[in-house]
Amino acid sequence: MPVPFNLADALDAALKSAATAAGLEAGAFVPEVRTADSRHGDFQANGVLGYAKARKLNPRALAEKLVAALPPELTAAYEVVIAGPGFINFTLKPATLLAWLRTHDSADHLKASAATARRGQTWVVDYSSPNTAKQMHVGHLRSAVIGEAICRLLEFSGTRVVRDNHIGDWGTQFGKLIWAYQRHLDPAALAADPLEEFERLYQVGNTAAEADPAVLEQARQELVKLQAGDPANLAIWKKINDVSLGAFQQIYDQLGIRFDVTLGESFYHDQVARVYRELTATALAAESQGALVVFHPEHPRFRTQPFIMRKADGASNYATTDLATALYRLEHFHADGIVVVTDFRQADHFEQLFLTVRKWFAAQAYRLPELHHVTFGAVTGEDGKALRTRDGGTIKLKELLAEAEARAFALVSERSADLPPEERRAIAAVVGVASVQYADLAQNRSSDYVFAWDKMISLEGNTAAYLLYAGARIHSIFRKLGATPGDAASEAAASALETPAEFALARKLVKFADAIRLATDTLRPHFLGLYLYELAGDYSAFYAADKVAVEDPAVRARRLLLCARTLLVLETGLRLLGLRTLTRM
RNA sequence: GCGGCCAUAGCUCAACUGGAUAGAGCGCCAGACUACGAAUCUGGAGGUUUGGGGUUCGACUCCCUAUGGCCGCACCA
Repeated sequence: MPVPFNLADALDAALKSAATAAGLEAGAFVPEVRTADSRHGDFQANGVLGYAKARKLNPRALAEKLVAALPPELTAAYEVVIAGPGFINFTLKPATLLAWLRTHDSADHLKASAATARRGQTWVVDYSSPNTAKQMHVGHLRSAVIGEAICRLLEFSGTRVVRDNHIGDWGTQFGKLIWAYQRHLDPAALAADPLEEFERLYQVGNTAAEADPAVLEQARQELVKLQAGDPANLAIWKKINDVSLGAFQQIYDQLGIRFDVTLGESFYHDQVARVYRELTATALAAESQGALVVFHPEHPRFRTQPFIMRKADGASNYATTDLATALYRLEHFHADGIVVVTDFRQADHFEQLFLTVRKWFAAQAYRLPELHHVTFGAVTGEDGKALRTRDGGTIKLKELLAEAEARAFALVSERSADLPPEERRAIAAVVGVASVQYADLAQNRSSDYVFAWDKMISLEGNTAAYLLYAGARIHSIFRKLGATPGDAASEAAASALETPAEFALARKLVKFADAIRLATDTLRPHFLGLYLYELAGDYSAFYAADKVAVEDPAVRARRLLLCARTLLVLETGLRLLGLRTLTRM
C-alpha cells in the first residue's frame, strides 16, 4: 500500500475527484482538509459546509454523496464518518499508520517527499540586515532567527533560496563616524574590540556635532567626500564594514547562519538612476516640495503620505535603494518570491514599497515576484516599552549568547555531573543557543517579545531543552540496546500498534508534513515549533507508559520503530528551525 | 489629528486564518523513580476570549462601537 508523505494533500485530491464523480461543480468545491482534534479523527474536511450553504443544499446529504463517491483505496485506508452539520472525519486505520511509518524512514526520503511542493522556485530572503559600525543587540535577534528558519523551510519544500544580508552600510551615520575616526581613534581599543571602538567614536562624533554646528558641517562634508569616492574616506568606510561583517559572522556562526550574498545599501548606490528614470517615465513618481515622491491615490493613507524616493537635496534614501533592490532580485536572481524580515514598525514603508513595485513592474511589463514583508513584534522590557539602541542598557547579542551558554553549562553540570567538562561545554553551547532561538520560534512572530533572562534561558516547559531532552533519551535507548535507528532488518519484525500511547505518537508523527506545510505557507515557523513540542510531549507520554526494552521481539521492534521515527521527525524539524541537536545532554 | 497592530486562565503564550466541548507551560494542589535518562510523566483546580452591539448553520477569528496599550505618519534606516 503506497502511503503519501502529505496525507492531507492526498485526501484533498481524492475529495476533489470524488466531487467531480458525485456531480459537484468541480472548480467551486474546495475540500478544506485539515488536521482534526484527535477526538474526531486524524483529518477533517469542512468544504461541504460552505459549498452546500452557497447552493442552499442539505450539507449532510451532500456529504453522504461525496463519501459514497470516494475511491476504494481511500476507504481502505481510513475510517470515514460524517459528523455534526457536515464535517467529514477521516481516521487512519492502524495498518495505514504503520505503513506510513515504514515508508518514510530516512531524512533523504522526507526531504525528497517534501521538496515536491515548491520545486523549481527561487526565493530571495532578506533578513538580519544590521547596520554596520554597531554591535548586534537583542533587537537583531528576531530577524536573524526567524529569517533563517524561513529559509530552511522554503528549501525543504524544494525552493532555491538566496540568503541576502541587506546590511545598512551607506547611512548618514558615516559622516560623524569618519569625522571622529580621523581625530579620536584609539588604536589599542580598535585592536581589542573594533565594534566597541566604532560605537564609542560614533558617540564622540554625535556629541561633538550636537554641541558645535561647525563639527556637524565638517561631518557632513566627510559624508559628501565618501559618497563622491574620496579614497581616504572610502578606505575608512571599507575597514569599518569589513570589521563589522567579521564580528557579525561570529554571531551568525553561533546561530548557524551563512549568507549567500551580502548586498547592502552601498551595492545599489549606482543603480538608482534607472529607478528614477523608469518611475518618472511611467508617471508613477512626481515632484513634490522639491522631492521625488510616489503617491497612491487609491489608498486611504498613501494618497497623502508620500513615498519619498529622492530627497529635495538630490540624495537617495532607503526607498530608492529598496526599489533598486527589488529590481535586482528580479533580474539577477530571477526571484519568484521575495521575503523581507523586519520588525512591524517598517510596515508602512514596505506597504508603500510593494504598492510601488507592483505598479512599476506592471508598467514596464516585468514579471512580478511574490512580495512578503514578514514582520515581528518589538523586543520589550518588563515594562512593555520597546528596547532601543539609544535608550542605554541595550543587551548585546554577543553577551546574551554567552550568558545563555553559561546558564546552560551550570544546568548541564548539575544534571549530568558525570560527563567530562569539555562535553558539558559543547552541550551547553548547543542548549544555550537553541534556547534563545527557540524562545523566539515557539511564539507567533506577530506578538511583542517580552525580554526576560529567566524566560529566555529557562530550560523548563515549552523550551528547546525539552525537545533536545526527548531526542537525547531516544538516542540513549538505542545506545543501551545496541540498536541503530532506522535499521530496516530489525524494523521488519515490528508488530501492529496496540497501546493508546503508541497510537497517539504514531498519529502525531504522520502530521509532520502538515506542520511543515502550514509553517511554510504562512511563513510562520512557530507552527512547526508547536508541532514538535506536541510530538515531544506525545513521545514522553509514550516513554512513561510503554517500556521499549521488553522481551517480546515484535513489541520491542515496533517500539523501536516508533522511537526511530520520532527521532527522525524531531531532529529534522529542529534543524528546519535552525537548531542544532544532541545525542546526550 | 489620520492610520496600522494588539487585548485569551494569576503569569507567559497556542488555537491550522470562519469549524465541533478555547488548549499548553509556569505557578498552585494531589500522585509516580529497586523500569530503557525524573531536564520526565499522571491527575485536579483555574475562562462572560477587555466591554457593548452586529453578520450566520457556526465567531477568539469578520463588521461597527467604546476603553486601554504599542507603533507609524515629508526628506533616518
